[in-house]
This record gives sequence, C-alpha cells and structure tokens, in this order.
Amino acid sequence: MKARNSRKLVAPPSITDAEWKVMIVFWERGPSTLREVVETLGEGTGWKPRTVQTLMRRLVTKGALSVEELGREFRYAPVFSQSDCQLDESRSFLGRVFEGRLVPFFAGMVESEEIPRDEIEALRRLLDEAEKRRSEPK
Amino acid sequence: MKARNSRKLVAPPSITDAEWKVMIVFWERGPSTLREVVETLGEGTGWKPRTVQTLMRRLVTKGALSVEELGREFRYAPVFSQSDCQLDESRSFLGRVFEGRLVPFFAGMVESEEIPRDEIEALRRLLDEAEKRRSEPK
DNA sequence: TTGACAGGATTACATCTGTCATCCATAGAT
DNA sequence: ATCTATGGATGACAGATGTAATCCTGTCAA
Repeated sequence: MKARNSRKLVAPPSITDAEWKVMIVFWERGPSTLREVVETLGEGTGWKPRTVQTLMRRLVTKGALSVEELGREFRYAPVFSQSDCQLDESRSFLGRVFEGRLVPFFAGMVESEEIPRDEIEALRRLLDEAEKRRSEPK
Repeated sequence: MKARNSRKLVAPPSITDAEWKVMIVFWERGPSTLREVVETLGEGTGWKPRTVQTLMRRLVTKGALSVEELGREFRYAPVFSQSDCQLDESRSFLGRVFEGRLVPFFAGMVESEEIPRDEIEALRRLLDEAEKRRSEPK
C-alpha cells in the first residue's frame, strides 16, 4: 500500500498567536490569496497587508500553509485541519500547565466558571460517547 | 472594610514556559532561595545557576515572585497560587484556540484520547457538582 | 589571611514574535 | 507608452524568551 492515509505522518508546526488568526481565515475560507486574507482580516486586526504577508510567509516556511501559483498571484492553502492544530495545542497546553492531566484542568474550569446548563449536558453526552467507545473498542 | 479579601485584586502576570518550570518548584516547596531552586530543578532541566537566577529575577520583576532578605541571601516566594495561574492560562488558551468555548475543546480531547474509565467517572462527578452548585446558587 | 565559591547585579546574545517598510516587476488604467 | 497599485522578496526593528557569562563582594574553609 502506498499513497497512504496521510493522517499523522507529520505533526502540525507550532503556530503563534498572530499566525493563528491568519490560519483561522484559511480554515473558514479554504485556499485564498493574500488579498483575500487581508480583506477578511480587515477591521478585526487592523493589520497592514505587509504584516499579513509576513505572517503567511512564515506559515509557509514552517509548513502550515502550502502555495500554488495562480497567475501573477499565489494561492495559499492550509496544510493541517483546524482540529488537528487545536488538538496539538491542547496537548501542549495540558502538558505545560497541568502535567498533561485533563481532570485537574477540567476541575478548575467547572469550579471557577458558571457553566450553562446546556453545556453541562453536552459535556455529559461526550462522556457517554467516550465510554461507549471504550466498551466496543473497534 | 479594609485589608480585604485580596482574591482577584490583581491578575497573575503571564508566565513563559521556562518560568513556569521555576514556579512549579515554588508551588511545591514554598518560599525558597536560589540555591534551593537550582538544586530542585537540577537534573530535570540542566539549567545553570545563572539561568535560574535570570528567570527568578524576571519573575520578581513581573510580580510573580516576592523577595525577602534572609541574611546574605534572598528568599523568594510565589505571589499567586498555582491554581490561580492555571486558571489564567486555561482561559487564555481557550480564548486563543477555541474562541473561549470549553465544549469543543473537550470534544476534541475525549474523541482523540483514550480516556481511562476512572477519569471519565471523575469528570462526571465534576459535572454533577457543577450542576448542583447551579441549583442552590448561594 | 587568603583563596575558592556562591549570590546578586549587570551584560550578552541568538531566536522568535509582532509589525511594518522598501524595492522590484508587472497587470491594468489612462 | 506611461503611470499606478499590488504582490512577492527582502530587510528592519523593538520587545520577549531561552540560556547563559562577567563582575563584585562577602562567607567559610584551610
């Protein structure tokens, strides 16, 4: 078997705060040009086009965006899905701040925040599913 | 009323990765001298004493550690509790990566990781408590 | 008394990050 | 044919971060 699954062959690179805002645009819009990204970010950030270009260039360098020539412009596309990147960030955050342990993190959150009832329900359902998956492993 | 509660008067400063490792020592040991911290970190990090000193100095500057003279040395102490700092980090992490929403974060975690059954139980109990607190507010 | 060692103060220095500006070439507008 | 605006390439620059080294000075051992 060749040309395999591709899942998890490479881990997403680490993405900084500013870069993350740029990635969000790609995850929402899919492949885009510099101009489109600048327009989309627009008011939100107040960044100049050169700033956005720099961030995109760095993202290309670190392998988070791919480039394809499109006439005189380039079209950039995200290499990793948002959820892959989120998962990566989640793991490194938990590792850094909570020694990788989910329960203490969660305890802190539910104790300090007022969690709306519907979210509590959603969380419960997630736990149910997780448990079900454990029973019927495959 | 004066000399009040002190809870939340000041938010913990942002603490970098390297600094976080130093803070952990203080949270475990309580007030300590440079030497003690260096020894405790010891093998874990391989940091030279001057490195640790720099990190501690920066932590003092940003208000995360306090200093008290103790003979010829100083004794440093953590100003914020670990849980306060963790909560702060948790909020900024959720804000940055998940638009502040807990449920999607949690969904990603339970779907991607194999959560041990006892943790699932612990999480469920946390939800129960959270819900109870909502009912009898005060 | 003298010399080694450790702590505090100061300085260093390469990277990484956030934000742009300048330069060059070309697609359009006139 | 020329002028203008924009994208890519490159350079810039200050502040944050990781990781120390140097310098000065006082303590403790010999």
